[in-house]
Amino acid sequence: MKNKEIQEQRMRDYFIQACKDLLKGEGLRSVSVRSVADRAGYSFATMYNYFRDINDLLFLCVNDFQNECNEFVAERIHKLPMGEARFRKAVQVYVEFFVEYPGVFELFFMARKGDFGNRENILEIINNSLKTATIDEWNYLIKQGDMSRSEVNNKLSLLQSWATGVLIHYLNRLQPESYEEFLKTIKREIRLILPPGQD
Amino acid sequence: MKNKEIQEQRMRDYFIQACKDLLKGEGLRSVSVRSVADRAGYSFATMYNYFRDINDLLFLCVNDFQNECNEFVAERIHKLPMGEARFRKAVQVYVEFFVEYPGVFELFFMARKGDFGNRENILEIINNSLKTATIDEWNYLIKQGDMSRSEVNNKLSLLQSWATGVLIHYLNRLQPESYEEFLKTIKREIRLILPPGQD
DNA sequence: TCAATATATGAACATTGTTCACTAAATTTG
DNA sequence: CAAATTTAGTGAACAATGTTCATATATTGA
Repeated sequence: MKNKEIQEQRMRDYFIQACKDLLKGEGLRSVSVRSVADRAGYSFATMYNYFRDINDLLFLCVNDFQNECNEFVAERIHKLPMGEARFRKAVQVYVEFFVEYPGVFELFFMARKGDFGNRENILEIINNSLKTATIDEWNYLIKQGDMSRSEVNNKLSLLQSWATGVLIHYLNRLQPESYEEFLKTIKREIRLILPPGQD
Repeated sequence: MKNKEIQEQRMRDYFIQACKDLLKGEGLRSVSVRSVADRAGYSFATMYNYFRDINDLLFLCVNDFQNECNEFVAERIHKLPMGEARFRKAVQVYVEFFVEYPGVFELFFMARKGDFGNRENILEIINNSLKTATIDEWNYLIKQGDMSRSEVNNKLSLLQSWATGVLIHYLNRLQPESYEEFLKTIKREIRLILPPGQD
C-alpha cells in the first residue's frame, strides 16, 4: 500500500519535473501532453494514469515555482538592511523573477478560472504570490509601526495587480521596449506606490 | 478597381462583425475560423481570402472595441464636473467596461507578442487604451496646473498596468469573489494611486 | 506457477488553424 | 453574344492539440 503511493508520487514527479523544465525553457506554448510525456520518457497516454488532465499537471508546478520565487527574492535582498528600501527592492526582484522565467508567469497569471477544477489551493498560492514572497518585509514594517496591517494588505493588493499588469505589458508586447527602460519604469512606479519615508 | 475595394471591405466587415459578436457574447474561447465563418455565412476557407490568418481578423476588432470603450466611458462620466473626481471615475468606468465585456479584455490583454505580425498600430492602440479613453480628463488636469504632463504620463502608465492586473485577477480567477467587493477594491486602489486634493 | 490486478500504450476521435486544388461565377475580350 | 480568363468561394486534407478506451504487458499475490 505504502510502496504504491511512493511509486505513484515518483511517477507524478517525473511528469512534473518534465513540465517544469519545459515551462522554464520553452514556455507555456511548448507544453503539451505529448511534449511533457516525451521528456518524462513515457507515452502521452501514461500521463492520464496520474493526472486528471493537462491542467492538473500544470498547476501542480505552481507550488514548486512559488518556492523558487521566494528563494529568488530572498537571495537578492538579504544583504540590504531591513526597512522600506528593502521592501521596494523585494517587489522589484519579484517582478524580475517572472521576467527571467516568462513561462512561469504565463502559468501563474494567464490561466483562466475554468482551467482549475478543485484546485482552489493553487489559486490561493497564485493570488498571494507577492505577499508570500515578501512576507518578512511587510511583517517588519508592521512591527516597526511604519504601516498598519490593513494598510499593508491594501498596498499588497495594489502591488500584486500592478506587478501582474506590468509583466503582461512587458512580456506580451515588449512595452517598454528595452529591459533598461522597463527596469527604470518599475523602479519609478514602485516608488509611486510605496513612497520613501512617508508611511 | 474602386468597386472591388468596396466589396472586399464589405466582406471583411462581415467577418469582423461576426468576430466581434462572438467575442462580446461568448468570449475569445469561442472564436475559431469555423465559428466566425459560420456566423458570417461563409465557409471557413473563405476567411483566408480576406485575412492572412485568424489573428489578423481578431486584431482588426481592436479598433472598434477601443472606440466602444471610449464611448462607454464618456457616457458614464459626462455629467460629473471636470476635475480629479471625474478622472478617478473615468478610470473606474474603464475597468468596468472590460468587466462587462470579458472577451474584449482577453483580446486586448491576453494575446502574446508573437500573435501580432506587422500589426504594430494595433499594439499601440492597446497600450494607450486607458490614455485614449480618459484623454479629456488628463488634459484638463494639465491645463488646470494640477499635474504636470510627465506626472500624468507616469500615473497613466501605472494605472494602465494596475487596471490590466486588476482585471486579470478578477476575470480569470474571481478575486475578489463578488462584484461588490471588486468594485470597493478598485475604488480604494484608484484613490491610493490618485489621492484626492493632493496633486 | 498461474491467476488476478495494475500499468503503460497506441489507435482512434474531435477540434483546432492552415493550405491547396477545384468549381462556379463574374468579368473581360474577341 | 460567345469564348476565354480571371476571380471568389469551397471542401478535402494535413498537422497538432487534448482526451478516451481497449489491449498488451508487467507486476503482484496465493
